[in-house]
Amino acid sequence: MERKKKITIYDIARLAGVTTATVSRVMNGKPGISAATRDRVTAVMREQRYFPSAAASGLRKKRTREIGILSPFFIGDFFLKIFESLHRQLKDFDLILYNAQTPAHRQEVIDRIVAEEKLCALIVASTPILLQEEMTLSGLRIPIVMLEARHPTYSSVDYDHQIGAFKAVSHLIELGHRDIAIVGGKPETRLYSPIGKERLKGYRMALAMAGIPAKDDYVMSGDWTSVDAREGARTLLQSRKPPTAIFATSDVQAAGVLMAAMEAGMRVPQDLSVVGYDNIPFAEFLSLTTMWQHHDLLARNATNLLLEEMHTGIRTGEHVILQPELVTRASTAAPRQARRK
Amino acid sequence: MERKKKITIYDIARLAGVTTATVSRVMNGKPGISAATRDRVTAVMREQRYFPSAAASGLRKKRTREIGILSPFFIGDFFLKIFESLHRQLKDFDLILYNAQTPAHRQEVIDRIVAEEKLCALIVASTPILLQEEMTLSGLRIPIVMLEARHPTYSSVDYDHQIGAFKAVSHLIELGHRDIAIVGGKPETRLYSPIGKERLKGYRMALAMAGIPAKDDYVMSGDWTSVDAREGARTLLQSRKPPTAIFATSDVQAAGVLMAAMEAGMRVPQDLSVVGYDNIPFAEFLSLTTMWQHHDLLARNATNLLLEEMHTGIRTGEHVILQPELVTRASTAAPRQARRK
DNA sequence: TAACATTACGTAACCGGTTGCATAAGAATA
DNA sequence: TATTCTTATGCAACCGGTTACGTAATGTTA
Repeated sequence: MERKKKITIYDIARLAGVTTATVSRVMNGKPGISAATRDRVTAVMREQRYFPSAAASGLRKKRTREIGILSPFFIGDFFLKIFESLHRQLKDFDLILYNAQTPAHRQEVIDRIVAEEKLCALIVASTPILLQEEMTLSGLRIPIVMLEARHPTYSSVDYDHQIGAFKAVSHLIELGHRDIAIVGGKPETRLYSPIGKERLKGYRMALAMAGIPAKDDYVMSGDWTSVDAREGARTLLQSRKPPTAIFATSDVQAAGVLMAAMEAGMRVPQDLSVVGYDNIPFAEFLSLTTMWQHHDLLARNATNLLLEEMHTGIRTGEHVILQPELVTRASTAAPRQARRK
Repeated sequence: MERKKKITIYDIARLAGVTTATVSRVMNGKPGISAATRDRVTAVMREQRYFPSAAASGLRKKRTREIGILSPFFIGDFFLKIFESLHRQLKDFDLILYNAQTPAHRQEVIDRIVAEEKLCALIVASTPILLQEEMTLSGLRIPIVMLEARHPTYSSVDYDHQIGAFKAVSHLIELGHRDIAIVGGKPETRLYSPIGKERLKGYRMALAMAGIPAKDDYVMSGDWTSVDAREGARTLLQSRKPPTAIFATSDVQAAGVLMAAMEAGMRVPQDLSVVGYDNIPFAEFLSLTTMWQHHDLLARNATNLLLEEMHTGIRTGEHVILQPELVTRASTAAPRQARRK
């Protein structure tokens, strides 16, 4: 199995009857090249299956074609969509993953990213950037876009969790529910993100706008797990005045609520309406009404912001807030008493 | 905010009173350097916070510190575990993602990987390598490890799906079931992998070993979705002689089976036992007995194989086959007639 | 002590593109 | 037709490490 010799720009130049300078200009779309030469060179490149050495061009241009993605996790639909979208729109770039689950680890990773100077752009997903880290990053003059997070100076794309929760709870109110509880999550158990707080705010806002007095007994808070949610829902359903509807701040928690309802012999949606959040694949299986966050849209927005900043070289600091949409399934219906009227 | 000028090997050499050759030797741990010089150089490097240019050294050495991961998807527990493990054990390397969902796309990506010569190792996950692609890859002299797939010449780590299915079905047989059906998946709908076929083999093997005649009516096959599985299970449960237990070739399908059981008014596990496969997070929620594949172990094995090949430079072609384990939950029990005895 | 081996480090070519400057050919203008 | 301006391309230095080869200094052996 013979080893093919690496094809270099010299080979292309020779075969096309030009110098390497011309080949380079063709590759980089520089002006001052005749159409004939351009075609000839591109033909030879394609024919020889030539790919320029990233190391060589990076060395000279002091600019690579690698985009970093810093995130505390790489899992689930969110990441997949982001990755696919980036991949589709940034075909010429390689994506390097940086993982940091703790703040200390994050600082370390950022230090390294800055020192190596190998990235031409950075995407920070689902994690905040602290002032200290911003100072470090400012040494690097590359575009930075944040996903599922916000930052005063960097561009970002995020969801509106408050409005999302507002929509979810308003849906229940429109169906006629007035005794609506929330099974929420403590921020500590979801990477210290403000998501839980925002969704709780949306819940309160919806009640307030409908003139429904908030009841503290109706606010449960635990881990973002189905086990904790089940526990919370059990407490709610066994109370003296059980709610007719429960808003869970995630589908995983909603699953726990459904379990608790089953346990308590309550049918969904006849005896209890349940709304989730996230629209995970299993939500469809559970026939769960839930909030859908358009990850594709987020990814597209993010890549657009990134491309723009990479082109212009100017940090726009633009913030895009996306609105979640309600997906109505069979877990919500009008409450008994409303139907009786 | 002033931009610090990039510190190069020349600066370090000057400050340490040596030439760049010596600095380079120190960095690469080459022999023939006195302890005094070595200490002086390392001190200067640390003091100046010097990080060598990856582009320059990569260009000269034709060898980078980047490991590629080629996979048709980046989602779920499997990928997360792989990534975490790699990240932990290969701290000095950057991980670059390559995505290829179709064979044509895969060929294109491989072409590029080979031509760019930027990787020092490649991990191929959940997708086969065809002969044509192997030819291309052979131009690249780097370690290659396959995950969730097998290959004659490259090292690999894979699960034993046949034994896994065998264990799952044997569990049902041990409980006393004899009328055991399978809700399987067509290979076309799971990236053409042989997983479905292997699991079906394991099902047949378990029946054969127990002396239970196989019934064609008990073999359902559809997409790897809960919708199709539900359809299949419905057919099984409405048949003249419905099974007392169903083995689903994935947890997603098992969820569909559970739905069908609920629909048919059958209780699980009293009227029907169900076993899944994969142990996805929702399996616990569903109290589903299922097969657990130890992704952590797979990841550790893979990184070890990779590190070994990177150290020795020899392609070992070692194949590690991991055995799935049964996780017993509340979806399986002895059948009615067996309990009556 | 001369001859040879070893150690420690310098010299300079090299990796493969990129780009400022030079230049030749053709077009436009005088 | 002579001169100036474009346009298309060549020339060669350069990016920042790496390494084969050369050499001076020191150690070893006959």
